[in-house]
Amino acid sequence: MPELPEVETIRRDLQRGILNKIIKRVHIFDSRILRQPAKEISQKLSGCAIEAVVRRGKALALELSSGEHWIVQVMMTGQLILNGPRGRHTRLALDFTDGDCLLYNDQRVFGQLRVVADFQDVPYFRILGPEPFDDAFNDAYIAAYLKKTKRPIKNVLLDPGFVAGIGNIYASEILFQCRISPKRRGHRIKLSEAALLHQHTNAVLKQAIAMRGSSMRNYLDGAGKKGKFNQRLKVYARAGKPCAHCGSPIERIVQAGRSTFYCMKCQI
DNA sequence: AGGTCGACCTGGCAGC
DNA sequence: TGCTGCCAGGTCGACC
Repeated sequence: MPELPEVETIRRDLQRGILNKIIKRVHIFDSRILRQPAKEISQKLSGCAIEAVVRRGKALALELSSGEHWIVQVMMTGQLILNGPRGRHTRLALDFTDGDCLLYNDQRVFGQLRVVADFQDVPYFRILGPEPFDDAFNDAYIAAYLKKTKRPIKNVLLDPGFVAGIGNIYASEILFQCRISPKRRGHRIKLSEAALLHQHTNAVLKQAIAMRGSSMRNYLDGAGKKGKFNQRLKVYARAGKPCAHCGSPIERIVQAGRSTFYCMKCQI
């Protein structure tokens, strides 16, 4: 999916674009993305106004005037686009009373949509760790968490229970900025390095949000446009290309079934 | 109990 | 051209 910076960009676009609009009609083209019966979702959305758009980790919650939350997890290939052209990957569309239309597109159909009264009804929220920009995500928390695990640090960064919102792209980028090898085990991370992880997690994510995210293949923002942070990526998807720091080739390895990119010389 | 591995899907691309 | 295999930003349940 889009990771935190991409989802945050979509959130900001929607917050500007659909606030206070009233849902007139719901069109469901593919119910595989729904975690509730189509009829129930339609009924719960129809007639509601969108009162706020909030983000938690990589999930969006659209606050409805009924008091319920429309939870959208876009996963790898989901897109929420206002007034875009309908395509063969459009799985759902909302007509607003003012004539605007919100599309949910999803090539791989991994996305999950549901309307809930309580955030705890969403499995993802039940296990979710602190937001990277929250006070709860601090040097002491990071150090204490890492101390009790032997998993490679890359896998820990990807774990939503440790911190919300970091995915495969930013995990590699953050570790490069910290000069820490993705293979280093959690309990081998020093206190000073926990502080570095904290600092660079915030810095990398903030910069990516400022550039409206990274578009590798499928990600588009709420207006259907690509993000610009790809140009700033130092290691992700750069196997064989020179390290920006020392010039030696960037390596690609596989950890927990996912690609990791890093510089063997700079990251120890 | 901590940690890893498929499954869930579609489509683009490289190689033959 | 057309086939095969690999790869892709996430999450979750099954299994070791």
